[in-house]
Amino acid sequence: MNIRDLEYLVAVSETLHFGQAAQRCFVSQPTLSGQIHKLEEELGATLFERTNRSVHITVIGQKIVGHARQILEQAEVIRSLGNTQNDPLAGPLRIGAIHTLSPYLVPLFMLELQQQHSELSLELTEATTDQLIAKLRDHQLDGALLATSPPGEDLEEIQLFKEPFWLAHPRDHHFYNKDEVSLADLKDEKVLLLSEEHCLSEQIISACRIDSRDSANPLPRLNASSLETLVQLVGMGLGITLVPALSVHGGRLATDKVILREVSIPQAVRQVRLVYRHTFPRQAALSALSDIISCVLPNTVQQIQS
Amino acid sequence: MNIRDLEYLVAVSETLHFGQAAQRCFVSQPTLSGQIHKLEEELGATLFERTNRSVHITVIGQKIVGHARQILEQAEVIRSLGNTQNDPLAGPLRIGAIHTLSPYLVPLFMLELQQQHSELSLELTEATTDQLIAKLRDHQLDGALLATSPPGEDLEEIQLFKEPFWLAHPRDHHFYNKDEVSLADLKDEKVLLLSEEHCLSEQIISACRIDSRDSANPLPRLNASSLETLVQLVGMGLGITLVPALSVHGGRLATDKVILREVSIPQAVRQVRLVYRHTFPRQAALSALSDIISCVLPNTVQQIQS
DNA sequence: TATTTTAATCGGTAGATTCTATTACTGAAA
DNA sequence: TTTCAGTAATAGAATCTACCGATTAAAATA
Repeated sequence: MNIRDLEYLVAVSETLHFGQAAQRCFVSQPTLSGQIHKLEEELGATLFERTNRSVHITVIGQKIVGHARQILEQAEVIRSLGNTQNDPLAGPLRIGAIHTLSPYLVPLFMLELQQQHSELSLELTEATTDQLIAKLRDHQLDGALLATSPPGEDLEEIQLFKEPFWLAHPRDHHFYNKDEVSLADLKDEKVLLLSEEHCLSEQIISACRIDSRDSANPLPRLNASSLETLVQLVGMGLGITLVPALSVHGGRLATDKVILREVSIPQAVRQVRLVYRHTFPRQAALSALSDIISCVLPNTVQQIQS
Repeated sequence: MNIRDLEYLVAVSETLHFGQAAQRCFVSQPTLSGQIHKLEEELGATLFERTNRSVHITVIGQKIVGHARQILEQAEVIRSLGNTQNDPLAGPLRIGAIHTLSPYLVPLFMLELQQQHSELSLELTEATTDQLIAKLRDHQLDGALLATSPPGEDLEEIQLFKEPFWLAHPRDHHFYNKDEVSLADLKDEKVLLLSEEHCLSEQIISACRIDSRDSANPLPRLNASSLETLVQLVGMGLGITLVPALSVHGGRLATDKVILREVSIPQAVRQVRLVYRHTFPRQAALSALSDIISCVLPNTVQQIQS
């Protein structure tokens, strides 16, 4: 039994004429005749009672036609699902982002994404890099906004932008009087960091080291899981810290007691990218997402030229 | 798109393993792999996201699987309709019978038929021979109980039995004193007949004629459409008549004023048969019907030896 | 009787399906 | 590190299927 055969069956049942049915199905009359015969033999039932001059459908044939119609209908649905909804820009897209990026980057592109691709429904997850990569591999996520290079050959990435770190120090700190702060100036400062599951911490550590043997003086880790908390601590005079540029842009970190400013440290920067499985079939959706992100970025970050 | 391909699709979606799915479908793994590929190409959509080690279904794949399941379900229904309900002894069977036969024959076999073939539901029609033949040819009927030979090559018949005509005369008629009534005795009698659309009339006419040139004395036609009425008229002394044996058997014609008796006229008999289109596919049902009729016949009619 | 109409049949071909054998790759074990 | 087992993809060959054109058979029509 074939879907095509069922089309023949339905066509004959409607025309009661093999020649016309064949025309409707764009095959020759002998083909259709033969296929109906084959179908009857396979089912072990006579579907049409026919002479050389007339065709009538049998009771059982009529019943089968009913089910055949349902099959043809479903097949049509499948084909249209394949042809139209095959649009990679339609349907749910599950994206994750690290904690130090999500609250500052997502609001920038969310509105624009909805407007440009209303069929695409973003499902957001916020977690650490390790968790996001695990979810990616487990197909719980389709893409992840990370600041570290994806491990393994199964993951690929789209480079999005370079995000410099900005300096956060108390208003009454002696940096207040310096026009520029360089790497050397940080040498004797107490730099506060997020807890260690945050990749931001490692990135700041490597950015602040002049050379790799400079690990004698470990920076103090905090259990603060958000930059907001960290900056509050800076405001209380517990030390200084570095925060990603986008977090400053939103204005959410601003307090009276803390100065947020650029620094003259070239390596104080992180690379933000969109990571995905190389087998993910809807990469067009990810491209669209990265395009929109590029468009909405403020100039406090460095665009990747494309 | 093929029903078989959809089976493959559903199997892979459930096992998430090409090898196991292939086993379940009784094909080799490369076959299944290739067909899934073909299906994906035809639909223009990736159904499974797979590496050498793992298989995951895509969002659109999941949707399509839902419709595919419905198709497989319907296909299964069609197959079972073909295999089980293909039983010719199941389903509606549309049978017609002439007026002078239906009320006396049908009650004899109806109960037995229901008991032996409970799946067979008889739909009865009562009409004249011409009407029944027209309905047969128009596929409004599957079989007809007639007393005349079917015209044309498209119709075939199963001989059922020979039904003698019985004599009906008034109780105070001079036949009452005769032990036997023969053809010659009818010569001067007034024989009442049903209206001309009833084949019984012609049969009685030809039975009562000694030779074909005896048409000078036409028998009186009545508009009575039932034997009951006719016999009432006999009871009123308007004449005599001949009625088929089965109509006597039921006792429905019996009145005080009328004698119903056999006659010694060999040709006063009609052949009853079941007529059907030679293309009708459920002839087994008709055979079953004729078998049952044979079993329930009273000995007032002459069985066809089978 | 000749013509037209219609479904069935026949022989041949292109394409689809399936198989076996093999490859390429991965993760685990030695 | 090498080896082994497991998995999906690929290649090539054999077989099966769907299809067509030409023809046939039978019936209706002129």
